Amino acid sequence: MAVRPTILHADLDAFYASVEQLLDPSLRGLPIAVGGGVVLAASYEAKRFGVAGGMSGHRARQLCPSLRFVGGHFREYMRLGDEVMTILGDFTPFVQRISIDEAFLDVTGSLHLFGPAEVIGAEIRRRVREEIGLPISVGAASNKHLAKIASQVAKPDGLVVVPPDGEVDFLHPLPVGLVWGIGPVTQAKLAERGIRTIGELAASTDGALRSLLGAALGAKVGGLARNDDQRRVRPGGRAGSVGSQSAFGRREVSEELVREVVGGLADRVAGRLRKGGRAGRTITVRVRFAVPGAPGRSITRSHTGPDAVCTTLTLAEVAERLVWSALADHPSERHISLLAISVSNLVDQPVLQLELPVGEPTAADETPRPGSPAGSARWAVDHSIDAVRAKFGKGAVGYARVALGSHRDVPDEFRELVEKPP
DNA sequence: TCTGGGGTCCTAGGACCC
DNA sequence: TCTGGGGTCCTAGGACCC
Repeated sequence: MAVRPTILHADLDAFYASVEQLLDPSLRGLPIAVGGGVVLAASYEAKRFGVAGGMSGHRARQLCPSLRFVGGHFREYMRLGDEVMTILGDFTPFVQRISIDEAFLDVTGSLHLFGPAEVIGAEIRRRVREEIGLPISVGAASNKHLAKIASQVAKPDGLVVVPPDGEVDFLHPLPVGLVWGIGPVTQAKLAERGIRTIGELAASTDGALRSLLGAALGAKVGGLARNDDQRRVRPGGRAGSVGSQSAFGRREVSEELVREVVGGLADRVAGRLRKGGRAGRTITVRVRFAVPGAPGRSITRSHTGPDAVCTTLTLAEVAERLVWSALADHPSERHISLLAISVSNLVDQPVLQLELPVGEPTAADETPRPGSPAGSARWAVDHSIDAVRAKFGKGAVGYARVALGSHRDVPDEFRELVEKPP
């Protein structure tokens, strides 16, 4: 029989808020929130008032009148998150970072060096606290699901090790919402069936339940119940898509609006693609309709082409076309509140490959292919702009069609706050 | 009062190929 | 030939996570 794995999930507590309190000691012990219009993160002092991430700033102030809002030091979040990951790497090479502030570790092979999971978990927490100054919670179990649940139970600032012979006892009384993938919608549906705990879910033989959860989630819950989750900790891994969105309140659809917003989004997305040496074949746009007093319905349109795209103009052209086709399908909708662009089906696109004009112009498609002379020209323009921006800043230069300034209400640091490993 | 932005994964239907 | 089944790719929508 194979060795039973030992998996840790390490998760920084109230990360952004904790960093703010670390940087500014006068904030320690106070209810604070990072963000403004929306709470990105709340300190534990604020959470005690009911303030939660994702909440509107207005609502948060109602719950906690003494709440202090602080600006986000996003570079610091990145830096400190990286430093924590470095510490984790001291315990095993098998570290899978899943966001800026959390990671899985497979320490199965490290036990003989550092001791059992309790000891490794405690040592991680001690080092992160002493060397960086941040609280971190750790869960340990024989698989990723269970370790993640354990770290949630351990919060705030705790350590929970699920013993191999105590997994079912640990799991069954917990609320179903702790299962990764069961959110508010599914939770409400389960509650209608009288299912509130993981134990109740595992015991349920309701056939309709499986279809409610979907095959994948059903299998996951089944695996959780039998405790035979097979997912491995896999280090590395790059994002599978790159996207950007812009919410601008209720606006009437116009050519100017679409051109400006799509242009800005395409500029940002294409720039990030090029920076990462990547390009993508599938371009997806999302349009959210604005309905006063109700959550706006959103629709998507996508296009997959033969070639991977990373030039600003090509991305903007395709995206604009998709937005108009989405709008054409809903002629009664005259107001929108959000536009988004995403590029997926990504491939690595070394710069050299694009610099060489190898293809011939395509007659069938108006959009130049990347390797064609026209495509190369577009890439050369982008490359120049990237270079100028790298030297003089993002506002230094841009396409005439891209409205600089009109969508700068949110700082670039905020935009670039990607909750993914770099 | 549906609040921001960047992501992942799943499902279902249709096209197409063998 | 319309008949079966399987696989892959694409598209659209939705739930979820941080």
